[in-house]
Amino acid sequence: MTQSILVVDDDPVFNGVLVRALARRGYEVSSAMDAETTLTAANALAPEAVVLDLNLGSVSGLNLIQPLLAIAPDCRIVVLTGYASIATAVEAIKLGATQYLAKPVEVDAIIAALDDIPESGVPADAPPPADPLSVDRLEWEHIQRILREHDGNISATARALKMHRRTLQRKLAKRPVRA
Amino acid sequence: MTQSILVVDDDPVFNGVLVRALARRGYEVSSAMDAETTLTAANALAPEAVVLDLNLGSVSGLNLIQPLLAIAPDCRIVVLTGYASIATAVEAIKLGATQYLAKPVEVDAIIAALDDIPESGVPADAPPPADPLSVDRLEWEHIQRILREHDGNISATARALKMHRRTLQRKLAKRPVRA
DNA sequence: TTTCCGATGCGACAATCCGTCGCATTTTCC
DNA sequence: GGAAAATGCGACGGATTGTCGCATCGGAAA
Repeated sequence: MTQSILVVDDDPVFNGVLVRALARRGYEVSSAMDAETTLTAANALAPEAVVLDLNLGSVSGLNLIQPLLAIAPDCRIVVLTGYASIATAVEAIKLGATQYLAKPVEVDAIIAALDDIPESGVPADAPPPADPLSVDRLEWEHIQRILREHDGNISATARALKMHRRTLQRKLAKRPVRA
Repeated sequence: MTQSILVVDDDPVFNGVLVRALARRGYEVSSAMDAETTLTAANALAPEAVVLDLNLGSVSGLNLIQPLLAIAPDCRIVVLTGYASIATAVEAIKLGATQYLAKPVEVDAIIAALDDIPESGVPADAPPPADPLSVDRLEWEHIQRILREHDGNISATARALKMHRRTLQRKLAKRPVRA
């Protein structure tokens, strides 16, 4: 079991939630919200694992992978991003990340990725997370995050999600699916 | 410039088009349409590069990556798939593929991937996307990740996602939304 | 080897949802 | 103050979903 984890995300709310969830499960957790603090913390703590967001202000989290591995070569880096793409996933893994996950993702999946040390890429005997997000819940969380990033602007959110504004309004009018 | 390329795709039309396009550009091209032929050809030809489809009947192209690299360790493998997902991209790169591209893709992009030999891994090629994933795309990625965690078991995946098995089958049968 | 269980594929149907349209109102920004 | 954008929402045709049910297949257990 991994002991020390550094969580890197510029969203303080997300950072806090994830740090608490990991601490609750017995991990030593620290956090950073920008590139400079990340490398300072890595130098000081030599974490065994890093949960790394890609959108860190003007700096891409991709640019932190190799410096982090230079500091702690055995460090497992799990990239976690709200702006996922196959291209950046390929790049991240080539640069040395262990795993790449798109937000929103359940904490158990993050932990599974952190603890995973597969030789072949397929986790040996690792059971799947007991309770992945349902598709409805996934959609709700995703919509809420993008809506927040657009300051509650429904039209802009619908455009960003490539969804019709009417459809988004209908979805928002519903009570969210219980987790 | 790479000289010998093995194209692996079970679609004869696609195979023919790509083989001719690569031959026209001066490459020595051979092709295979199933797993067994692929390994036989690789043993005989020791290609410098392989363009590898993932959907090869009942065998996943992912399962060919390591056998191919065992035969030709310096071989560059570019994975092409019409059912691209982050989960399979991550797995392909971890297994040793050089690049992973979603169909439809232009021949020039395939060639660029085949010839690409990055030394430093500077991630200038893959900036993070400006837009978040659409809801449809996010759903596809989530389904693919959970499906892999359940070893391709559709019934178990449907239960985990709290979705009807019939619905999941319909979603899996569709080509995913372009990223 | 046989049996049983779970997985799988898929058509059909009713219910639900989505994309679209359009109009009126409200809010924001210049 | 005015223009532009955002917002709310009903209605309609088409698409999708949940459900049902049946047949087939593969693997595990007896």
